[in-house]
Amino acid sequence: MNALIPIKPATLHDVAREAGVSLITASRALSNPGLVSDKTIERVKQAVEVTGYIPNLLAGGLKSKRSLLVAALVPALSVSQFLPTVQALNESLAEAGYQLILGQTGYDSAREEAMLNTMISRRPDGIVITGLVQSPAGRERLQRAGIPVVETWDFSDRPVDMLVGFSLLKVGGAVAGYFLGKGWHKVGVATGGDHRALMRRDGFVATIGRDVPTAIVPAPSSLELGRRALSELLQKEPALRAVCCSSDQLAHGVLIEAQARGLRVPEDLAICGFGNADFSAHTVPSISTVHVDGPEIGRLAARMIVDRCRGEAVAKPVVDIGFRIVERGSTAA
Amino acid sequence: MNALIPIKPATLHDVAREAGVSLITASRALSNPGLVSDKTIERVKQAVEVTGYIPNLLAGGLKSKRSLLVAALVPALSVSQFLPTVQALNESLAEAGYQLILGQTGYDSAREEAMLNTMISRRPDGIVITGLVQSPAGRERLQRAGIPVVETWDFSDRPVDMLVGFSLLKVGGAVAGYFLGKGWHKVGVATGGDHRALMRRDGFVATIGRDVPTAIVPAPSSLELGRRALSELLQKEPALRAVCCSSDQLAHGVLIEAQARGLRVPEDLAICGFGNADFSAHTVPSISTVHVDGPEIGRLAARMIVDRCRGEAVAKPVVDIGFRIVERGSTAA
DNA sequence: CTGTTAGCGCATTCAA
DNA sequence: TTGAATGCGCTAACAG
Repeated sequence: MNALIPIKPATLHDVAREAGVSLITASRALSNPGLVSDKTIERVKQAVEVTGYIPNLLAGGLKSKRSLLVAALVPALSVSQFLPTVQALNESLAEAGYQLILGQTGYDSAREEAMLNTMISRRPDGIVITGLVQSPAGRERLQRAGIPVVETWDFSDRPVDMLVGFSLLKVGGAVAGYFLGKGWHKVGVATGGDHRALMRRDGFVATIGRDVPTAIVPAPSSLELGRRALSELLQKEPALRAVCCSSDQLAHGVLIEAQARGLRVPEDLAICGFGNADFSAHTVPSISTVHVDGPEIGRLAARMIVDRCRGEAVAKPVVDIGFRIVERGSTAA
Repeated sequence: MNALIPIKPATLHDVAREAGVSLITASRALSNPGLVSDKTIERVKQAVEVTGYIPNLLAGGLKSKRSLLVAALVPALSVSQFLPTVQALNESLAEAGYQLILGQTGYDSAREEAMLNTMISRRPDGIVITGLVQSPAGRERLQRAGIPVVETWDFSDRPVDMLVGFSLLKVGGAVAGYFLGKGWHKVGVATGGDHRALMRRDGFVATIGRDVPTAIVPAPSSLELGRRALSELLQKEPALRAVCCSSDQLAHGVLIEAQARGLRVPEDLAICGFGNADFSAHTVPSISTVHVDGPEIGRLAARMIVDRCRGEAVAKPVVDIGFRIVERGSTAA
């Protein structure tokens, strides 16, 4: 019963014959109904039912130069921070009739470049990238391909094309300023080793004004690595007063490790995460964090690409979506 | 500087002219080098560099009937349980030269059907579905499309085509048996409302042998909903001894709510999750759970599709990948 | 409103 | 080992 039935799929040609109209009329009835009489549309629709026709977008895209495909490049799907963005992107695009094609670039720029080529070979109508395009070669190839590009989750005055993001340096600086405002000086950083996390660390260190104890953990960051990171930091600085983490997963691990060591949070040790994960408001104590509107990034990126594809001007091709510190129990001294 | 440079992308035709060979020789040099002399290959490769040629897979796929595209349908990307599967699927497929195209079906079967059509219109070389195809119409359309299909994360003796999964009923039954073996009789269930979670609940209830207090939470499940679910269960059954949760996120919420209420885990209340999330081994106490090898599901599904596309027979088209209960602190009485 | 013509860019025939 | 012709399924551009 599992044998694949090798019925040749119906083509638009079959539909047209069944409906007694020409090929192009059938085409229009389906994709441009305004140009066709209601009666004809009805007949074509019936013919579609009868034949079981499903359009072939490869063929349509080849001719029309619109693949209705958008490529999303993420470092790794396991980085849950980007998931809400990808999800919102997917939904917004689906509403406009586009599909999302997914590529994992890893954290290595050679692979990113290869992935760019792979994606361009699908002739997508848009490309959404997490972070900035690293390699100059990649930048040039994208520009020459003439495909709308949206860089996200970072900021640059000179994007390849369009951008929705925020300044990583400012995020780090803001958390540092918040810590200093609380009078915490013995501070540390628990961070992933990827480029964007390290940029936030740089922003943090710059505002603190001197080097700080840092524990760098490999991607993907996790609760477990957060526990280890705190152990490492406490060795470097036993009197540690506050920790800035590059994700809420890490922050959660730091919280649990602190509690396991009998440290009170936030009285003995304050903790701030990044990303405002769904669990962060509901731990005990709840985790202070930096909130970024991930879904909005996805929605805006989708809008930009769809507008561009429709030939409309994109109102704001570079958007700083900002961020905000969410103060919760883990720093509410 | 952001203007899109409207250079017409180089085609294989341009490459062939640049290399001084015919179109088809250029084509073979790139996709079937065995048939072409080394010297020619070299010249074609140089021509590719010079022209900046990037293949057009829409055109190639149209002619060759191989799109090198695989569609993955998930209920929602936010359901983190499936993420490792999608990630492994993506990686395995990428190694074989395939790209993944993502579709969210939601939890509604009308949308699933629409999404199936959308995906089929891309003429993917394979379709991987989370769960079983619900609608008979969808089943039929898939069979007629002649596209290899892998259903996952569930079990059936009569899959549409191929399957990698496990029995949801058995999972529920196994957890119930484990609870009974511990002598816990005042048990409850905290579960998501989706089909697969409810199947596990059914398996649990069947083995317990009588109805049990149940809190059903909307998708996606989260720590927060876990906290609420325990509150609800304790109202229904103040003497609750153990809770079976449909995800580790829920279990984590139940754990935190229990601790916030001064209940000792596992002495007063035992908790079991599902999915073996990355954090579950590292909470205090750690969370007992049901482990399913999600990445392996993705790898096997990829293998099945790739084998099928190569015309090789798929050794085992229906795989029960099983599961195992991981006993940790939250039930280690 | 409907139809005819002419390709999109490439790979699968064939033949040399 | 190379090439010429042909068409995959569809739609843009122009006619009627």
